[in-house]
Formats: sequence, C-alpha cells, structure tokens
Amino acid sequence: MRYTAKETAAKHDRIVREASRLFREKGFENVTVGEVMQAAGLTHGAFYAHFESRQDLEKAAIAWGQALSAGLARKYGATKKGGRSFVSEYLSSRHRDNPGDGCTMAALAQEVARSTPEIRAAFEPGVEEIFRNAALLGGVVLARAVEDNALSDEILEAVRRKVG
Amino acid sequence: MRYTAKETAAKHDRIVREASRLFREKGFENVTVGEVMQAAGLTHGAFYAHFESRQDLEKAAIAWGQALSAGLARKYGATKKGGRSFVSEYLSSRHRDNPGDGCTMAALAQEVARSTPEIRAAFEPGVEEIFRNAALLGGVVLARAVEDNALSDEILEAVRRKVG
DNA sequence: TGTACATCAGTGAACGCGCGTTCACTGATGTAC
DNA sequence: TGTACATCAGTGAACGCGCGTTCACTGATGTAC
Repeated sequence: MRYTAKETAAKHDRIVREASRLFREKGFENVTVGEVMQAAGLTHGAFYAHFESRQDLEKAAIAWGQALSAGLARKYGATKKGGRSFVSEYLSSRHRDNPGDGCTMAALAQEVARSTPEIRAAFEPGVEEIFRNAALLGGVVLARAVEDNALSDEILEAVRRKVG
Repeated sequence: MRYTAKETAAKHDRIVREASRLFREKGFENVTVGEVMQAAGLTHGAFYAHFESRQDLEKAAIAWGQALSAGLARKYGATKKGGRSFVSEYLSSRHRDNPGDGCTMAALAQEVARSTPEIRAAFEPGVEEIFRNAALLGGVVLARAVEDNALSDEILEAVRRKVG
C-alpha cells in the first residue's frame, strides 16, 4: 500500500523510538530487527523500506537518544536547584532500574565504543553534557552491574554524597 | 590423549586468560568460543572438556579479571603517591586505547549488567575497589565511546583535574 | 470526471551465514593384574 | 616388569537454531490523459 509522507515519517519515528528504548533496555546485541518492528506495530520485512541496514537503525537510535538526553540536561542544568534534581534523578533507583527510559550513555556507551565511527560520532552530542560529571555515569553503570542490592544502593549513595 | 592434571590446569588457565583479554577487547558478543580456543592454542571442539558452557567461561573470565583488578587496586591504593599513580594510569591514553590489558569494569560493566545473576555476582569483588572513584570508570567509558580524539583527551583531562 | 497504469510500504516465506554445541573417533598415558 | 584394557583431552565434521537480509507478491493511493 502507499501511505502519505506524513504517515511514513510517523512510522519511521516510531521505529527509531522503539529501537532506542529496546537497545537501552537490552543492549544492541540482544534486540532483533523483528523485535523492533513488532514493537513499532509492523512486520520485519518492511524494515528495509525505512532503513538501509540494521547498523543504520543503531545510528539513528543513538542519535535520537542523545538528542533527547542533551535536551533534558540543558533544561535541568539551567539552575543550581535544577542541577541538584538532575543529579538525584540520575542516581535514583528508578533510573537504575529502568534503562529503557533512561540515559543512552549509561546503557550503551561500551557497545558504542566497539561500534563503527559513524555510531561513535552520533554518540558525541550527549557526551558533552555529562563528561564533567563522569561519576554519575560510572555510578549508574556499576550500580546496574552488581547482583547484590545493598551494594548497588551503597554505590548510588556514595556517588550522591561525593557530587552533592 | 591424556594429560597430567597440571597440564590440564595450565590449559584451563590459558583459556580463561585469553577469554578475559578478548572479552575486554571486543565485548562478550564479538568473541566466539572458537576464537578463544584458538588464542589458547587449541581447537573449538576441546572447549567442553574444560567448561560446561560458554556462559561458564564468561563467568570464569569475569571472576579472573576482577581478582586481578582487585589485587592491583589494593597494591596501588596503599599510599597517597600510589593513589595518584593509580589514577593517572587509569586515566591514561594507554589504558583507554588498550582495553584488552585494562580494567574489566571499564570494558564490560554494561554487558555484565544484562547477564545472569551468576556473572553479576562474579563481577562484584572488583566493584568494591573502585566505586568511590566512579568518575574514573565513567571517564574511561566515555573517552572510549567518542569518535573525536580531541574530545576523548578532553574527557580524560577533565576527570583527572577533578579527582587529582 | 473517469479510467488505466505506476508507485511503493507492507507482508510473510525463504535464504545464507555464523555460532554454540554435539559427536564419533584418535591416541597417549594411567591402571590392573 | 610386561601386557591388556580403561580413560579422557583433543580433533574436526556436522547439527540446529536464530538472525539479518532478500524477494515475489499485494493492494491502496497517486498520476496521466
């Protein structure tokens, strides 16, 4: 069937948004093209009407996620008080436990490091907004990686105290 | 053929060491069992004489890498001066550019976060040694993920100034 | 305005490849007697 | 000490499965006249 340009663009966006969410939640390697398309309400065969390749989608998903992060960081960062609430939200258990709704960098930085130059370039915009607070990122990454909940909470608390 | 227990143990260790190195360098998902066995000087078929499964190897490689890290951190951390040289080594371009010889957490924390409870538990020992300096980890992770070399150097420098 | 054809996003089956895992077989060393 | 058998790490072919990608086909909408 043929759709209007607007409908097609809306589907394209939906695919990117769902891909970004799924990638952050499960990592690039644990998400299939079919899974993304299903989440966007389509079948896997239609994928190549929207993207050249899977890598192309990964690039788009990273760029979208980083644009979102950068926007949020700029909004929050405007005031001292905003800075504090950004920090406490970033280091919250909610953020730790919901990577799919969270920071792209805290979820995918290491996979991006092993990806193509294009994907690494798409990753850069969000980095500018956080690298002066690398402890936030390190804290969330570690808190997500340990099995012991008490230790995980302790990590978040330690970083909170240090940067707060 | 049959080998002495000593020979078998030596091969087992070689497999774990090579797996750890390759995993840190390329990530779990980009390393095959065959590649690890070849690096250890064996063929892939012999793998199951040493490990129950691929996941079993991942667990062993993480545990080995973390034991190594914890040992190094304890050695370095003994003095103020040692602390300084640990930080500067951790944030060096050498460490950034050679993940295969570097910190397991800086290379694999995000993949570990999505792995099994067993693997996350094996990851914990090294975490104790670094989480109070989460900025180090965050800095290296970000420095490795960006495409622009100047930005990457700037990240390491910013973290160095903050923690130094 | 109506008719014929072109377009193209979408569908679902199929292809090809890589990887984890299995398996029959080998042969050097260990063990029983 | 010598002989016969058991063991088991190692080899390399093969299996099965999942995933990215391709492809023939569909059918609603756009375009030409």
